[in-house]
Amino acid sequence: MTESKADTSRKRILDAATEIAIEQGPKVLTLDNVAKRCGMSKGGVMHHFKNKDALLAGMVESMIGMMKTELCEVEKAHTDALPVTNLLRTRQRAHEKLAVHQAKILLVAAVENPSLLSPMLEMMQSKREEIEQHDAVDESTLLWLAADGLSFQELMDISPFTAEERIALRGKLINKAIALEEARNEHQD
Amino acid sequence: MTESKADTSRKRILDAATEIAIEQGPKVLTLDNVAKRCGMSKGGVMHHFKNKDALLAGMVESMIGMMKTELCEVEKAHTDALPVTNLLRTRQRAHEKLAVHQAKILLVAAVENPSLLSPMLEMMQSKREEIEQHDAVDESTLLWLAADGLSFQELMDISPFTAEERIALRGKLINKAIALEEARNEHQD
DNA sequence: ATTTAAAAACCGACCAGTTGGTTTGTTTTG
DNA sequence: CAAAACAAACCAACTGGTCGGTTTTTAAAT
Repeated sequence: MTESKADTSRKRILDAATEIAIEQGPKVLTLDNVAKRCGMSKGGVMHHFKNKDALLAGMVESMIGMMKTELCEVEKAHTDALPVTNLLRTRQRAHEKLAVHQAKILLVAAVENPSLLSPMLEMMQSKREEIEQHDAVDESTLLWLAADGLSFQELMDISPFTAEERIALRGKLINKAIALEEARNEHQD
Repeated sequence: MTESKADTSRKRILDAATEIAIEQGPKVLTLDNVAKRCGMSKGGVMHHFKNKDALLAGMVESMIGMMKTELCEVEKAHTDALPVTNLLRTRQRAHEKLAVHQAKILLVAAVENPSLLSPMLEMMQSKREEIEQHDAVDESTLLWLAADGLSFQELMDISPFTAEERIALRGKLINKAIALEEARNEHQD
């Protein structure tokens, strides 16, 4: 009862659009195709999103929401980890190729209208501040950038590493981050 | 005399297309706009490139050519550096924002037809092999990924760092790479 | 050097298909 | 019944690509 019909329809549309974005890319992400995919007419879609930009904005927002949720869960399990460690852990979850999916949504949004990414920019900035309030700023930044580099290569399909190797690489990044934490603890003792 | 008319026209078209790709993105990169930009008709453009994919392929090829040229120059100046060091140096050149320009071309190609990036994939793979034939493979890989992460953030306009900070960060990456070389030399002595 | 003919370079109108978006009308729901 | 939720036909703008024709280069023949 807490969920109105409008809400479920909105979600259906967003899910369909996100699936298309991930599986088929920006060229296929048209209003007609979104409508088709969620068993609706274009008119129906446009009733919930006044134009394509609004739809894209919704996709970006929902993706960021998922990222934050995921991050909260990880932080609950690792309360005194460095920010970068938990960020990296977020991207390691294998059950969903989260990192690349995120990047693909950023891609379609950037193609359509770069200003749609401003919420993502804000998130990046606050992440940076969080990282800079802790130890090992330079090393954390390096690991963060490397994780993004991995996603970038994967997004563009130009990665010289196999899927398994990329998972292993992400693991190495996490280990490096954990090593930073241990170094900090030793220093404090 | 060494340059035929066909060659200069081809180059004019490629330059115009590349400028549009960099400055205005995939949505504006249409055959008509390319023709307009280089003072030609669409028919003229299509005489040199049988379709849009061929044009994009030409852009990717020419970009890779520039990368290789740039890399050769750097390697001439730093003959016994680690591969990753020279790769990073390539991206630091301030006179042109080379790294992001490259990424933008990858972007438009990926949007149009992902398979156009296969030459880039080959380059990445050979780069990997080159790196793995030297010392400090893990650290080199980390630096490489970080450099790509920097480009990615800049490409998407979601970087939490200012342009100056990014330049400084690239400098730090280079310094880290040089440190790897010094560590290797000490080890050899 | 002049003529000439063919090949290369280029133009611009045209086409069919697609796009985001509008409008008008119908069903569903509270 | 009224408002929200949808459907479907429609539209103007634009897209990549085609095609017949025109200009310009090139190079061989005179």
